[in-house]
Amino acid sequence: MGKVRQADIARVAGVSQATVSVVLGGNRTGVRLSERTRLRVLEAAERLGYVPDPVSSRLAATGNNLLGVYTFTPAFPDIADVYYPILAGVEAEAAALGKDLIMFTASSAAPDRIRRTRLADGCLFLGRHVPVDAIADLLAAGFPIVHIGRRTELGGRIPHVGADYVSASAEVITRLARAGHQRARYLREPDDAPSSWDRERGVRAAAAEAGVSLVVSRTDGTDLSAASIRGWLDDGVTALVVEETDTGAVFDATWRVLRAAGVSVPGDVSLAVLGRPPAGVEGPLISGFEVPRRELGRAAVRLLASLVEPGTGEPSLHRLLTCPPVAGETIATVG
Amino acid sequence: MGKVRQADIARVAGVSQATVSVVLGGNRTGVRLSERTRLRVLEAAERLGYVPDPVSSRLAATGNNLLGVYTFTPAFPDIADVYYPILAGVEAEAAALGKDLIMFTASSAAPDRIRRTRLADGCLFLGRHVPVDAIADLLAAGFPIVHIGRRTELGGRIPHVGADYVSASAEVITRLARAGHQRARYLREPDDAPSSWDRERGVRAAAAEAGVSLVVSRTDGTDLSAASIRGWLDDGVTALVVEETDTGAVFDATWRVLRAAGVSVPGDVSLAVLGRPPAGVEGPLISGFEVPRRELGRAAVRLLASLVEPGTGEPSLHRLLTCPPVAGETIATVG
DNA sequence: CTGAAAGCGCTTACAG
DNA sequence: CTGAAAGCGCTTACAG
Repeated sequence: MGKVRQADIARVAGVSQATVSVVLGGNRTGVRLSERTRLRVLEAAERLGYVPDPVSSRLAATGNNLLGVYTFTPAFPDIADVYYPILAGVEAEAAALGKDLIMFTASSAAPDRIRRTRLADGCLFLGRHVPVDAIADLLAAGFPIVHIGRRTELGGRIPHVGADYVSASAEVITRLARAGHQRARYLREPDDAPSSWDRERGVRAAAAEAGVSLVVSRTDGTDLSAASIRGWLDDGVTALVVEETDTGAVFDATWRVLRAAGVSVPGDVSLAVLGRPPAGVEGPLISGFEVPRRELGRAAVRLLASLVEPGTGEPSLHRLLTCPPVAGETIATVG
Repeated sequence: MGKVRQADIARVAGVSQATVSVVLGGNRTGVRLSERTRLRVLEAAERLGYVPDPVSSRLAATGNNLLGVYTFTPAFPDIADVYYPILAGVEAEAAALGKDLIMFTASSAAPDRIRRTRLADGCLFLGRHVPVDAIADLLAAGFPIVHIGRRTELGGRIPHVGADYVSASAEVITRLARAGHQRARYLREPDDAPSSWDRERGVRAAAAEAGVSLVVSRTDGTDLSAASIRGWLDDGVTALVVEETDTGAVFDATWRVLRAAGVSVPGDVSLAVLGRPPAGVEGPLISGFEVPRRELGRAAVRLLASLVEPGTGEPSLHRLLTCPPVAGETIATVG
């Protein structure tokens, strides 16, 4: 059972290898072929048990129908809640487009290994922070890339599909204001990522607009204590708003401290999370908004595909998806 | 900005393309090279951001450091509980070995698209059922493959890393027997997959050995009713054993019917699941066993890697991992 | 209507 | 020590 090549078929059918290629390729170029030749080739191929070599066809054709996925943080291990739905969307859309996926593994995170992404026709990037220099190189080389999540680096030149955290966060504050809240505390992650800034921007703007007095504190959760929360409440704070991020650490800490301190939600204080509360939290459904992660994945693949195969017009290089509000049960009416 | 080829490096470094290939390939043929040339080539490659084309190197017959992952069922969408940990293990081990992953998407499931797996150096297969003919072709062509999950097809010639369901299932029955159970009902999925047969085999063997009277029924869950369960109990059945599969449908149905019928577990009947009960079930921790899915993924990658790069001796082509028992709270002592 | 040629980017003999 | 050539199996212009 040696490998059967087009050349073998050609010999048997008494035609050239190129003709075999044309026949087996379904004659996409519309070459004129005699039916007799066609059948002879087909029959020989069948008889010899021909199987096209995908590697060769790929080399000869252009593009490889491969889309890369590069995660700065290991894709699977821990932060499943956040990445899983995105990857599910990526896979679904890639499948729909007939593309396969190359997942660049965590070890490829070495600075120079990012270049390996070029082995695909284009690449999706994903993570809270982005290796700016490497991305700049790729961009400069005209390599199609799309970041999942809004990026402001490089003067906003990084194509991306993100969530509209500004509007969604603003809406949460507006909701609180409508429920009568006048003083709120916003807890955000200490590090700087566009997704954090966007939320803060939305929160501040809406607070100003609605006349809500709002203090922002940066925390990784570890410094939260029953005392600090009690202090806020004594100051007249009636609502806590917490950023949701990859690890969910800040929300988890907040929730734990509230429980431990015996502060009832939303009895003693209202609570909202800017995003979706981590799964596995027992208790009321936390008010906030939904991040359309699956759709984020799908949209990113579509954008990347259109970048890879420029066809119908120029796609918008920056897209923000709406985050639907989640009413939840943790915003009480006050006043 | 286009792709950087060896020819480009050659031009810059002032050598031939072939020399570039030799240098970048680590000079595996032991050609004599001047250090100066070597450095010039390396430096030019670095400067131009060269990335080898996996398709070409593949055609020219060397590896590309890519391992394929082919799932018969869409990998991400629904049955997350089952596939996610496996994929996490696959990714972790691939990363450790410095390999990237090609995920062949669901759409590649078209009969001929499975051949596309040959783009990678080798491929992992995953799913309840396997496209036997395509696998046979791959095997015959000497293409390295490893199936995650035991496979009996093709005379057992498919290399695999699976879970030892036979022993683990037998152990559950033995546990029930020790707790005094004499009559049990085993509910298994209607379709035939090695993982189902293995469980049934273990169950039957252990039941015979321990003198437990056991009836096996095939069900997809939809035909379970309070009446049927009551009937079994009236017949003297004191334990229900349920197969765990991808969807968890049978277990879910069983649990629902038990609840609806007001049958208390383990008060009225003991319950065990051959595998891990689906997450999200409220109530007692179900007795059963753990499937080491993450380790399954890791071990499969290791085996595949050793097949791709035959080096230190012949690896065992079939490996079964032990499934640790989960005591749980749903097996009561009777009699 | 069909064949011969060039080329995809690489590796590996084989000449110098 | 290094370059030129052949070839992996295919597709796609381009000649007849």
